[in-house]
Amino acid sequence: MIQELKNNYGNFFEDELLEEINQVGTFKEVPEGFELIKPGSYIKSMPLIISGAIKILREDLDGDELLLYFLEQGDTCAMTLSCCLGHHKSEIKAIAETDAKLIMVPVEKMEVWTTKYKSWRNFVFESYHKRLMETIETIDSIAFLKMDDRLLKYLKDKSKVNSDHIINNTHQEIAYDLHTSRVVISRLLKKLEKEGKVKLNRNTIEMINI
Amino acid sequence: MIQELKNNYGNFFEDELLEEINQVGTFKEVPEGFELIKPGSYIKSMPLIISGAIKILREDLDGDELLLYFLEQGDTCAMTLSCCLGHHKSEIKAIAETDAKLIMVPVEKMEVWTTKYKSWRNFVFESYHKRLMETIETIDSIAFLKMDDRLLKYLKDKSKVNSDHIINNTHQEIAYDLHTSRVVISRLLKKLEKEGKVKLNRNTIEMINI
DNA sequence: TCAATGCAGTAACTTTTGTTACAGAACCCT
DNA sequence: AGGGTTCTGTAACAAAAGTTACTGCATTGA
Repeated sequence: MIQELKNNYGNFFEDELLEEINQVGTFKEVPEGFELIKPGSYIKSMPLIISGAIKILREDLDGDELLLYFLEQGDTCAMTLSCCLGHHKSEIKAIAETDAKLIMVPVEKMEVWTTKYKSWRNFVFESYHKRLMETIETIDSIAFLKMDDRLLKYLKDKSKVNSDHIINNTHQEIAYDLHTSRVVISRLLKKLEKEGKVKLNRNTIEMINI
Repeated sequence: MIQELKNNYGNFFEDELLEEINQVGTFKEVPEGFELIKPGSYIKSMPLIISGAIKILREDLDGDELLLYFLEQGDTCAMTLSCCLGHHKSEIKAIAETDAKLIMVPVEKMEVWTTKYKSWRNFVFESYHKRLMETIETIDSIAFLKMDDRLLKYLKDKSKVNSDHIINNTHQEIAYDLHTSRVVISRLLKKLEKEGKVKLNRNTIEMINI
């Protein structure tokens, strides 16, 4: 594990901290679709992402969902930080977008490291900042964009985190993430296809010269 | 100033830290409507709110606005934290919602205190958490509520931060905060009035048994 | 006092988004 | 191969939100 740690977090954390993470952290490999965090649950460990991508969703009382953002290599979940440090319940849902490798760090260590390591503090602050920015970017999309542009942005983001210009999803799955209906997505995708921006096939959407 | 500090932050910060804040901080009193932060500007000090309320807005490229949340006594601006610690530009706009009293703390101290005082670290983490939660609550409103419920929620929040069941705003001003048009707000307010939830007059909206 | 301005009410219309319903194509399984 | 299932396309309609245009009332200030 130490090698993967060094590769991904080596120029961020001191050797001593890397060593500590190696001691107390547990390596975890999850398949695409794995539910890492359920809303309402308490969280006892914090994930450092080594590879793959995690999608973070908000869920309302009726079970309606909305994608907040994706986490990638080098990221951690700010919500987990909040929850751990503040001992709150999770307010979000986390699903592996792709197969992913993580290192799970137990809660207790986090506060100790915050005191002990400057690099850890900076990492935590930087994470908060990034997540706050992404959340605000999500607000921008919902508030200022129409559904067609939101969809296009979604497809681009998705294509990026998967490093693949072909997106393997049904229209229904996309509709869930954007909190709209399948018919709306089909309609808008068809429009994008007519504009030459995507090519549609069953279960796949091919991005053209994005 | 030390007295106001103790009253508002006394059971949060140690005496030593309160003393330091007293040394380096500057007291600031601003009138309603005062623009504290412009989007795109660099920020050199961080506000601790003593009294009054501040509204935090997102502004897009076309100058369209959207209210993110209100800050009150005991709060600080997470965006400022981010900006100061990460040396980024401001991504938001801050306007005094009411007359307000603040203590401005210079950026340089923040990082030092983060190392030196546990209570400061906790304050900063707690602020991030609260702001992230409020931002997500805003997403809930925009994504899951229709405009009539968003409006009602807005009026309730506004009534709360102003400690007044009478809201002194024009329909146009409300429309800006919710990023919609004046006509839409007038229409929905009229509906709320017919439902007996508000009473309308020129420049004022009276909340009824909220 | 009266003209100018700002604010609110409302009608008529458009656009966008959401809903319901159904049909045909692709896929899966035995 | 054939029956069931899932996915997509599309039409027709409904609801929500945005736009334009005009009205009259309140307030301001010359």
